[in-house]
Amino acid sequence: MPDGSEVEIWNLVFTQFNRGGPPPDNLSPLPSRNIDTGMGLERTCAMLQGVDSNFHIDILRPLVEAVAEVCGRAYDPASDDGRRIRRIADHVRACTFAIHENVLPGNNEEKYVVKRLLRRAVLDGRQMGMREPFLHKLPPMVAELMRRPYPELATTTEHVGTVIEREEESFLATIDGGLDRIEKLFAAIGKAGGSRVAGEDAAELYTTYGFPPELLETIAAERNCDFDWEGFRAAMEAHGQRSGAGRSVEVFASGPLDALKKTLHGSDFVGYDATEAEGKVVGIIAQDALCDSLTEVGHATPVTVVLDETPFYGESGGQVGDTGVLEWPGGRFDVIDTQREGGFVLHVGHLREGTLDLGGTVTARVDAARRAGLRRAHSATHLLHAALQHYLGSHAVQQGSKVDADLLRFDFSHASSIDAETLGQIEGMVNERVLEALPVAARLLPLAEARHEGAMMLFGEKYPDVVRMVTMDGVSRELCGGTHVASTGQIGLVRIVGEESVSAGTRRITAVTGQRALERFREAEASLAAAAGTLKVPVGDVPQRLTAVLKELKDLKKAKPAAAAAASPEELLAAAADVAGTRVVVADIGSGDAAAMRQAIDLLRRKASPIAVLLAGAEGGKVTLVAGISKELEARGVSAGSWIRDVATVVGGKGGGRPDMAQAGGKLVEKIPEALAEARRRIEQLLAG
RNA sequence: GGGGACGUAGCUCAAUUGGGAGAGCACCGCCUUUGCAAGGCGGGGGUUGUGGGUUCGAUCCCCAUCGUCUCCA
Repeated sequence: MPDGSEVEIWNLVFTQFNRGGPPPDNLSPLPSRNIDTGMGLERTCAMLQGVDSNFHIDILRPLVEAVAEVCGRAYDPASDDGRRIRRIADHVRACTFAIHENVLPGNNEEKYVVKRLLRRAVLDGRQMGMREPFLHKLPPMVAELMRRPYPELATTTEHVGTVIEREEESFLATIDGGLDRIEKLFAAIGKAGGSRVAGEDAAELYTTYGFPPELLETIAAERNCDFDWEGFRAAMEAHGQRSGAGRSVEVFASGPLDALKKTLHGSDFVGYDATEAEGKVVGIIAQDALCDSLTEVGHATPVTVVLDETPFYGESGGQVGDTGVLEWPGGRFDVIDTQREGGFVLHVGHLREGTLDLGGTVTARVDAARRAGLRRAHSATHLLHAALQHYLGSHAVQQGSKVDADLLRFDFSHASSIDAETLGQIEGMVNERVLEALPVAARLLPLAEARHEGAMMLFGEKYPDVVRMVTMDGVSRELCGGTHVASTGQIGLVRIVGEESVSAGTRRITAVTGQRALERFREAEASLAAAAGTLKVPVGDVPQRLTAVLKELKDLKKAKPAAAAAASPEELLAAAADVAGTRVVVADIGSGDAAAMRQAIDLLRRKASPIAVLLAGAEGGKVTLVAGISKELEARGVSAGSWIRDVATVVGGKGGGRPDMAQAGGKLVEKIPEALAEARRRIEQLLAG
């Protein structure tokens, strides 16, 4: 380097051993040895350009300077801020590329990496005093610097900026929410007379609320508190173990399939045009092991059958697997699900009759009605995809989908919710294409050719050299292995039934097609007709009538307590006994409305004092008791709670509450008079004591 | 894929051990007042996400489900 220090720019790795098990005898020679070579492009540039850091080469230094400017700092390479600025530059560059390729910040896998990078950068900015989103201003600079090798970056900087800004806002909100909790934390620390933030508390704040520990440390320092990094790391380790512990178990252990792979290349799928075909049984997997035959009818755990040729579609590309039956003379196997793994189609299900033998020939019959629904839904997603691109823009690309029988879920990138009008237009366009009855064709062609013809491809998908392209005349071209209708007209009706957010920047549309769309309309009409019938009005008048009825109900409810309380407080008061200067009201008011009883007691307490009231009532075979006493009695140590507990025992119940107001219930309605007598006796004792 | 937290009025959030659903802001009305977060009085607004369970009684406890946030792989 210019300053005389050394830096590695290129290394060679000589691979020759396989490492397995504990040392010392854990190295075994590889079948073929090789040399892996790697040279750091940016490091080399740094050498050639005579600068002291990757960050100072011609395609990065301007970005670093831009970050410094946005943050209102002068770039000093040696300072803490210099480090932060470099980190922000690096992260924003990485995220600009990732988001350009439609990897949006999210909660799992690569999406989570993007989210973490963004949050780290925002945190660095915050520690330099940035309180507002700023990262989102930088993607245009990245695009400019990368203009020559990646001109396409410039086409999405606006979208990328929006996504980044949204994530920034979300993280700033997370921090603000955490600040409230931190106040409570420091209050507790202060109260305990401590001066140290416990690692466990910090870890909880981080794992549950996303509040970064670095920031907590900074705040702690401002208040002369230590930060327990060691405890924090220990707590995080424990969290990592808990999270990693429940690792998912592969449904199909690799063992049996690997054995099959050695002798066979895979299953042939023949179901694009047919739903029935003959196939030879080449594998039976039960309890994670290959078997020669299957004889036990009525087994609980599903068994997997592999055929050399099958019309069953294994779940992939969002389309769920087929169901149906395998039949042979004297036997039947119900297929409840079909999966695909390692080139094999796995028929999962239960043997219902006879014996299934390896090598035998079976007739595989797909549930054709269900398959037809799957075709309709799948073709509908392609039309929907095209319509979304048309109305929302080219960024609205597929992020995932689930295609079920006449039911589809389609996830795509889009920053905000879609208003009802646009959604209606999208639905309208899809249905127009259906009415046009466009021919749907699928053909195999080389990947390069498909790309040249402008087929829609999804990022992150690995495509083989020869791909299947599904074309709907003039509307849609997508690479897709799924099953489709022959003409869009067969889809029937497409009805969008939901639009929601799945994660930041990704929206989900749910829709129904064909039969299910029809059923949905029928059900909706039936419910409406039933409602109209009950209300005894024409269908069109249901909304007004319903609001009127609800209002009436509400008014009635409001009026009711007053009416119930009209169990005349004057009468109750007149019938009150006098126990050592205290008025005692014990009465059965007939109804079991606890709220009304409370109201009556409040009224009595306002009218006379000192006073003790216990009201009883029954409704629906249940007894309700409410007792209340005035403040003076409470001060003397009399408790409504203990009073009512003894009384409740008589009616076979329990109760309790606050000293001045208590509630209880029971089931022995016929014992109310007895309970009231008990109530009088007890209050006399309590007042005397 | 797994762990954790949260769902209460339009919004931000309270509610002690399971015992009467509240505050601030916003909204409406009246009064006061020429302004900058106006003030005073009054009012409307709730199936405590949804469905079960335990209990005399559930915002609170248990189970399921949906949704939001978050960390880890």
